[in-house]
Order: sequence, then structure tokens, then C-alpha cells
Amino acid sequence: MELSDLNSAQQEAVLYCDGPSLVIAGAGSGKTRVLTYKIAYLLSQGMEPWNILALTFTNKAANEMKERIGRQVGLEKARRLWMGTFHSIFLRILHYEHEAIGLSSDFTIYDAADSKSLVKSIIKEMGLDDKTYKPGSVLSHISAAKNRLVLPDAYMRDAQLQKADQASRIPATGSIYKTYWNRCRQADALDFDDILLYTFLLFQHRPDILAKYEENFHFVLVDEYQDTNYAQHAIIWQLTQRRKRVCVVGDDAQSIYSFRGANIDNILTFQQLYQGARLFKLEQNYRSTQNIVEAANSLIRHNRGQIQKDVFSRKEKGQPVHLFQFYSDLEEAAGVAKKVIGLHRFDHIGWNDIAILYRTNAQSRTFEEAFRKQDIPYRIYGGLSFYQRKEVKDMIAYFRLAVNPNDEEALKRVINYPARGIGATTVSKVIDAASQQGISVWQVLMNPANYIPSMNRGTQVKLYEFVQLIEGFRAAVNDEDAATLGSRIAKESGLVAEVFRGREPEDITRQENLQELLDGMQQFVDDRQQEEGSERVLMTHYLQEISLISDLDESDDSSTEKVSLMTIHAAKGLEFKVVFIVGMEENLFPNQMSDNSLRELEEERRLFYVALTRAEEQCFLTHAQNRYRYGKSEFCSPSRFLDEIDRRFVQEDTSSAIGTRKRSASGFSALFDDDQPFGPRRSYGSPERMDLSRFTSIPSGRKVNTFTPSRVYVPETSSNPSDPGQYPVSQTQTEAGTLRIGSRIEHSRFGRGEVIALNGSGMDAKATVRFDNVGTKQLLLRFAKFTLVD
DNA sequence: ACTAATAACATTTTT
DNA sequence: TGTTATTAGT
Repeated sequence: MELSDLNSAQQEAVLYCDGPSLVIAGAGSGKTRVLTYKIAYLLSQGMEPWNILALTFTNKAANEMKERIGRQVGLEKARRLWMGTFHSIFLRILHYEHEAIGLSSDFTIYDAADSKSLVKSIIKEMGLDDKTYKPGSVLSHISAAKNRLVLPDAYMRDAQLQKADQASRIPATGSIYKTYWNRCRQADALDFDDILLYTFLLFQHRPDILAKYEENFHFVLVDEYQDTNYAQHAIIWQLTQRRKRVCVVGDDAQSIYSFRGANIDNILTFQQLYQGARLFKLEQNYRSTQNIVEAANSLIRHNRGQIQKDVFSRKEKGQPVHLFQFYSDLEEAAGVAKKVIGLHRFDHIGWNDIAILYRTNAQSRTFEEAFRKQDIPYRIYGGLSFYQRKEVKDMIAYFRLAVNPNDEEALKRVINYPARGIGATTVSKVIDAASQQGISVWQVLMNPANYIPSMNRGTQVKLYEFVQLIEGFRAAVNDEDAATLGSRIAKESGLVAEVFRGREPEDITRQENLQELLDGMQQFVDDRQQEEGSERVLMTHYLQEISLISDLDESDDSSTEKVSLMTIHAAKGLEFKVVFIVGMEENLFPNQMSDNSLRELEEERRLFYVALTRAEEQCFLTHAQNRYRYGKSEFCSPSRFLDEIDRRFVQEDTSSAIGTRKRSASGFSALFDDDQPFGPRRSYGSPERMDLSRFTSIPSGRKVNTFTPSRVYVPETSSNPSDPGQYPVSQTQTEAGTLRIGSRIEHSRFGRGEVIALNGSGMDAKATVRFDNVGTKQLLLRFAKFTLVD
């Protein structure tokens, strides 16, 4: 380990290990570096790796740190560290100590969707109106309570909470919470929040067990401390209260998860809780140019109540932050795409070094389409993760049942999938009986006639067969390894047969996903076996691993360079040479949902701060004057945040974009027009130049343009003088080309087929297509999603 | 009990 | 505009 790799502030933070310390690490100041060096330093001082606990928020951060430490001290040592996410480490502890807290050894984890579904059914069962009691919002109340370590009874006894719920006209929240709690217990299931809550309770009720862990963890490190919630904070306190050898690292200016319960006070009051805690500030930013750092500083100054710090850069001054205005969201995307091409082609910036950051996932679509049109390789982060896809969740539900048949949510998912004649009525009868008797659904299923006298013979037989099916899997759960059992379940449950029946493109994807899941299990088993030696890798181990994984996307293909598209939240912790922050408009960023309170506005501002500080060399801000929202075009004014950045660091490249050029050209085309019309030249927002030929009637056999852009402006015929004279019409085609009789196309839903007729004109142009698998269909070209084949 | 049609809905979301 | 959830229809 080379301490000389560190600046003096970093060194001090690494070397002080005798008591509690708080490291305030400005953006790009080498926070991860300090953590890894500190761990390496502790090891070099003779501390054993298993005496060190290092907690992160994401698997990604944990893995990255493991890898970096592995490089310094060797993989063998690194592997023995207690390093991982809060949830994974505590889940491990709960597995060891399950008995002490009255948990079954086979408990399973409810993911967010399971929790929501359970809350929803409870609301229904209680006969409450799900308009007043929105499952999502009730769940966030429950989650908030758990994160503050408030149990159901305490919730109902708490006068303040009761008053608040009364005022919000949701007085039953407490009793929903209680029922939810009981149902989870009956199901032997923990939700994400329970992992923290139960750990806290375990340590609180069993000082002997706490002492054991306290004894073991000689040093505790916590990353991203600004994002901890109260429960996490409390557990850290439990574990460190005696030795007080703890180092927390974070940046209050980058706290962007308070909506998930993160409490910024944890970091702000750390020094009061840990008397005499040393404070280290990492203020030198190694990531970004001076201009970017200064711009970000000037922005965040508008927040109050932060830990005073002075982040600076010694890199070159660099370019100012560029600001561009566009007429519409479509032009924004097209303009950004164009600029990206320019950066790549003329400035030789790699695709990997460019990121497009936006506030909401919905904004990704326009960029996706603009990039596809320009042949820019891109990768969208976020969206549905692998483990959230239906077929994968179904499969995992069977796995969960095999380990824990009481798992109500898993059971509900697959009791009639694939269809086996157990209808909704039967299922709700069974669930009602179970909750009436205070037993698990599975217990009812084992002896349905006993609990539901009215049940007819045929249904009983079907239920019996289902129970037998699951029992068959259960019998093997401690003998067969995860992969073997997994593929057996895939087959015997009928899931594979069900999914492999279809031949349509989406079916193929689903089949591939199932295959990937099974392959992944084999991989997991192989890896684990190598790591842990001879011990058998069981289904329960597999479930424990994947229950806390959100996106395994990393694996897909990092070989090819791609531009990254993601939300700002997803970008936290990452850095890129060039960053575009798009959609800088009021009501979008800051989001309109957060204009109720100063607190939320400040969080939005921190979010913008995070976005700005992702950039190493260049940063582009863009906003549009009109934007599609929920199908309608809306006027948008520039974000107030734009005015909050000191003018000295901004270059406004916008005046020429609007008005002067008939509001047709974008800011970028004014500046970067490289005379490269893309595709058939489409002049967005410039009706007078619109090529209308494709809207005229199409004699059969003649070529017809299938237009590329996602959306096209069509001139308004009976124009109203007060409006801009342009009406957006949606197009959803995916690829350009010409369509004629005999063309082969591939439709996103119907698969491949041949065009046998073309008719209609203008907006109504239709194609009749004989599909290979699904017969003949009429496609309205305006809407159809297809591509030309050959 | 399934599909088809329609209504409702729509931030961010490390685990 | 897109998705998703519920409802109606056979």
C-alpha cells in the first residue's frame, strides 16, 4: 500500500483508526479510494479481515470495493471481509440467528412487488376503498414506520401518527400495517425493510448476540452515510457503541434518497452522537474541470444547512457548462444525438465516455429513437431488471415455494400458472380461511376440506395435486443443488412447456430469459462450490443471493462501446468525460411532485448537483420549450436551477435557436451543422418544408415511405391564428425503409410476414400483411411497429 | 376461465 | 403516449 498515492486529507482519514470519524467527501474527491486504503491499512496493521465490517448501499459499490481491495491485499483476504450491502450482510446475520428472533430457518424475502400486492389484498379484504388507501402510498407509510423502528402496536398507540393519519383521512393505516405484519409472519417472509428492522430487534432483545458481533467487528466502515435511514443508523450505533471504532463516509450535498427514508440528519448529527468524533474533509475534486466544479458549487450554495466545505479542482479550467434551448423534446433529442456524433467523430470521444442523464425514465424514449436513427450505440440503464420479468419471477416463485411453502405471495403467483383449474374464487376462499384462522395459506391447502366445508370435490383434487407438486420439490430441497433442483422445477412445474409453446418474438425472449436464469444458477453453484469448498450449494443459498439483487445487467456486453442513458439517480457514483443533462425545465426538473416543500426542492437541487458532478470534461444542459407529456404537447419554461448556476461558468448557446431561425433549427444545428442530413431529411417543426408526398395516395406496387422518426410534425390544416400551427402526431415506427408489395417485414408482436397489399392514403395508409404464424392482418402504417427484413 | 376491451394511471427507487 | 389493471363478454 502506497500512502503517497493520497493527499494529506485522505491520508489523515485513512490513518486515524482509534475512534469514530466522519469523512465528508465532496464529489469526485476519492471517497472510495479512502475506504479501500483504510481497509488495506487496517489489514496491514494486523487486523484480521473478518474483524472488519464494511457496508455499502449497492451491490455494485460492494463489488467494486472488493475488487479494489483484492488487488491491494490479495483476493483471499478480501473475500474474508464482512463487506456488502446493509441488506445482504444483515440478511446473513438473520440467517445465522433466525431462531433467536423467532424466524423460521426457511424464511423468504418479499420484493417490492410482493409487498405491494400483499398490501393491496389486505386493503381489499378489509373492505377499504383503494382510492383512499392507495397500496403504494400505504406501503410507503409502513415502510417509513419500519425505517423509524416503529412496530405496528406502537404505530397504533402513537398519538401523533394517529392524528396525522386521521388528518390525511387514512385512519386505518395502522391496522393495515398490523395485518401486513401478521401476514408476513405467517408467510415466513421478510420484506426489505424487515431485514433492517429485525436485525435491530435481534440486537436489542439479545444483548448476548449483539455482544458476539460487537466483539467480532473491530472496525466498522460505512459508505454513502448520507443515505442511511434511521434503522441503519441505529444498528451501526448498536454495533459500535462500545468500541466506537467506526468510520462513516459521505457527502451531505449528494443525499438524494430521502424519499426512500434516508435521513440527512444522520450525517449532520454524527458528531453529536459520537462525542469526540474526528471530522475529515476531502475537498479536492480529482474528477472534473474547474469550471464544472465551480458551477456545481455555485448551484448547491442555494441550499441551506449543509456541512461547510470548499470543493475545488486543480485540473484545467476547461470549457464552461454549455446551455442549449430547443423548440421541442424531439429537437432536443435530435440535437443531442447530433452533438454526440460530433464529439465522437471530431473530438474522438469514445461512446463509453458519454452519458445522457435525465430526471425521469420516461424521457429515455425520445433519445432512444434519435440515437437509433443516427446509429449511435447506446445502452439504457434502469427499466425492468432481469429479475422483475414475469417469466423469471414466476420461476423464482416456484423456487421460493420449494424452500418456504408458506410464502403467500409466491403461492398466489403460481398456484394457477400454468393454468391448472384453480380459479380466483378458490384462491380467495383459501386466503380468507387462512387469515381467518391465523394460519398460512399453505396450511389451509394441506387440508382444505377441514377449513372450507363448502369446497367441492373437484377443486379439492386440483389443490391436492398442486400440493403434491410442491411437496415433490420440497423433498429435494436439502439434497439436490440449486441448479439441479432448479431445472427440475422448471420442467415439472410446467412452466417451461408453457413458455416454450409460443413462437412469437416475445415468446422467444421469454424463453431466452428462462434459459439465462437456469444458466445463471449453474454458474452460481459452480462459483460457490469453488469458493466454499465441498459444501452443497442449495436452493436456499441461491435465493438468499438473488433476493437482494436488482440488476445483473452488467454482464450483457461490456465489450462494445456504448453511450449511457440513465436517470440521475442511477448515475450516482459514476463519472463520464462528457455529460448531457437534459430536460432542464420547470415541473420536470425540479419535478412538479416536489414543489410542495423546501425540503423536496433542496433534494432536487442536490440531484442536479449530483448530475453536474458526474462530468469530467464537458457538461451540456438542455431544455425544450415544448414537451410531450402523456400524449399532449406542453409548454415548458426553463428550470429555475439554470439561473442558480453562476453565469461565469455557463455559456448560453441558445439565442440563435429560437425565433431567429423560424424556430425550426435547433441550437445545435446552428452551431454544429455538419451538413449531414440524417435519413430522409426531416425538418422537425418546420411545416413549410414538410415533405407531404408520403401522405398522398399509394397505388399498389409503388414505393411507400415508412418514416423513421418517432414523431413527426404535421401541419394543421384549418389553422388557428393563435396557435403555433403545428400539431404533433405520434409515430412509433422503429426503422426506416420502403414498403412495397412483397416486402418482408418483422412486426414486434406478430413476427414475420409478407406485405400483400397497400392501400389508404396519408395518415390512413395501411398495409395488409400475411404473417407466417398469425394469419393476415391490416396494419395502420402510422402506428405499426415493424422493421423491414432482408 | 379465458380473452378482449376499456379505464385509469403516470417521479426518482441503491435493497 | 404508453402501460397496467379491471371489467365485460363468450
